[in-house]
Amino acid sequence: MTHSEENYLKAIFHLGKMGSESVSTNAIADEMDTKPSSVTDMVKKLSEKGLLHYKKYQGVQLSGSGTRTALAVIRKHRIWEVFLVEKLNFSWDEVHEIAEQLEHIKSEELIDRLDAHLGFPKHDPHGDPIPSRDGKVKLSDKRLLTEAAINERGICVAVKDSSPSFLKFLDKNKIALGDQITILDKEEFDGSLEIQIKQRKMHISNEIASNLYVKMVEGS
Amino acid sequence: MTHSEENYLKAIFHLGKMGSESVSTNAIADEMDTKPSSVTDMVKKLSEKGLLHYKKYQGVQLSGSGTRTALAVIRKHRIWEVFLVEKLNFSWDEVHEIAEQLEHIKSEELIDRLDAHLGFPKHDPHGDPIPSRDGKVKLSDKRLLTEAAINERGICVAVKDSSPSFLKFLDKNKIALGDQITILDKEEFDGSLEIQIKQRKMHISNEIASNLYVKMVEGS
DNA sequence: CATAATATTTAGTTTAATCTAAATAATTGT
DNA sequence: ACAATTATTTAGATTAAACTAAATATTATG
Repeated sequence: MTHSEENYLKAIFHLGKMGSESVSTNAIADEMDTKPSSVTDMVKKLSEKGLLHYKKYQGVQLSGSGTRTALAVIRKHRIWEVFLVEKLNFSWDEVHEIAEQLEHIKSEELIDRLDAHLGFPKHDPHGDPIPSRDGKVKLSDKRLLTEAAINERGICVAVKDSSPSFLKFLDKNKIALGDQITILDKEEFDGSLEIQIKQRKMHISNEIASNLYVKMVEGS
Repeated sequence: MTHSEENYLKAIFHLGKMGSESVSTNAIADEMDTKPSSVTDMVKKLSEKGLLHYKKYQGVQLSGSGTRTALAVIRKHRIWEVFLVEKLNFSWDEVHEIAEQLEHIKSEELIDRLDAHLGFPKHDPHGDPIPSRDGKVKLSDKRLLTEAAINERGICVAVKDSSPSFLKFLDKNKIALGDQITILDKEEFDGSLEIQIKQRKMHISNEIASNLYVKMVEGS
C-alpha cells in the first residue's frame, strides 16, 4: 500500500460519510487537489486490488477492506495528532500537516504502543473520534451549533473545519473544546448567534457556528 | 529532497566515514541493496543538485550541503530511536526499521521538540552519537574491545553491528551498554577473549569483541 | 427531447526511481 | 604490457503517479 493509495482511500472515506452514496471522480479530485483523470487511473488500480467498487461514470464506493484500510490510516493520523499536542506541546492548528506524514508510517506495533503511551485517547485534538484497532468508530450525538435552539445549552466537543485559520480564530476568542455554550439569541437575517460562553457573552457569525459541534446538555 | 535521495546521502556518509576517500558506485550499490546502474543515475542527480562531487569512474564525495543533509537525517533517525526505546519501551533490536521510516518526516520543529521532550539525548540506544542541530558530531575515544590489552578495563559504550541478531545475543548474555568489562585473557589462536563483566566471567568470540565499543577506564 | 454544459474517461506524455543487458573504462595478474 | 577480470556507465525498458488534451458519456436546460 503506497502513501498515495492510502490518501485516496482516506479521501474517499471522508467524502463517503456524508450521504452514503457513491463518490464521484470529480469530488475526489477536488478533495485531493488533483485532476479527475489522475483519479480515474488510481481508482482503477484500487478497484483491481479490491479496495473499492468502481463502474465507469458511476463513481466509487469503498469495499470492506477499503474501509478498514482507510480507518486504519485515520486512526494513525488522529493518534499522532494527540501525541503532538499532548506530549510535544504543539497547538491544535499545527498538527495536521505533520500527522499527514506520520499516518503513513508502517508498523502496527508502533501505533498500538503509542496509543497505550497516550492512555488510549478517544478523540483527537479537534474532537474527532479515534477509530478502534478493529475499525470501529463510535458515532456521537453531537450537533452543529447552528442547529441548536435558543436557550439550549451544550458542551463544545469538536470542530468541523480544522483549518489553522479557524482554529487560530477560536484560540484568539478563547473558545475551546470542553467549554459550555448557551444560545442566547439567533439573528434571522444572517444566522449569527448571541451566545454565552463560560461567564462571558459574545456574538458569532453563522460561518463560525456552522463549524462548531456541541453536545447538548440535558434539561436546558 | 525525496526519501530515496536522503537514503543515498546517508549511505554515502556512512561509507565515507571509514577512510575519507571517495566512495565507489559499487560500494553504494552494495550498501543500499540496489544495482550499480541505479546508483550512477542517482549520483548524477545529486551531483547536479550540488550535494556531492562526482567524476565518472572516480566515485563520489559528499559536498558541504550533502554532508549537512546526511547528518540531519542521521540526527532524526537516532532521536526517533531514543523515543521508541525510552518512551514506547521498544527493545534496541526493534527500532532501526521503524526509525528508517520516521527519519524522513519533514519538520524541523518536530524533531527539535522531540529532542527536548527526550531531554536532549547525546546517544542513541546503540551508543551512536546524535549529531547536533547544526551538524556537529562529537567523536569519542571509544575503541573496539578487540583492541584492548589484557587487564585493561572499559565501559561498554556502543555496538558496531546493530543488527537484531547481534543485539539479541547481547541481551541473552546480559551484556548491556554501561557495563564494565575487564579483559582477563586473550586467546592467540582465534582471538577470543576471557572477560569479567559485572561480577561474572565469560568467554566471547573475536567476532563478538570486534563489534563492541568500550571506553577505557583510567588507571587499569 | 435535443442541445448545451458538465463530468468522466482515454490516449499519450512526463518525472522519479528502478531494472537488465550491453558497452566501455579501470585494474590485476602473469 | 597485454589479456582477463572487475567496475562503471550507457541505452533502453518498466512501474507508479502525475499531467494535458481530446473524446465520450451524462445531466441539465430551454
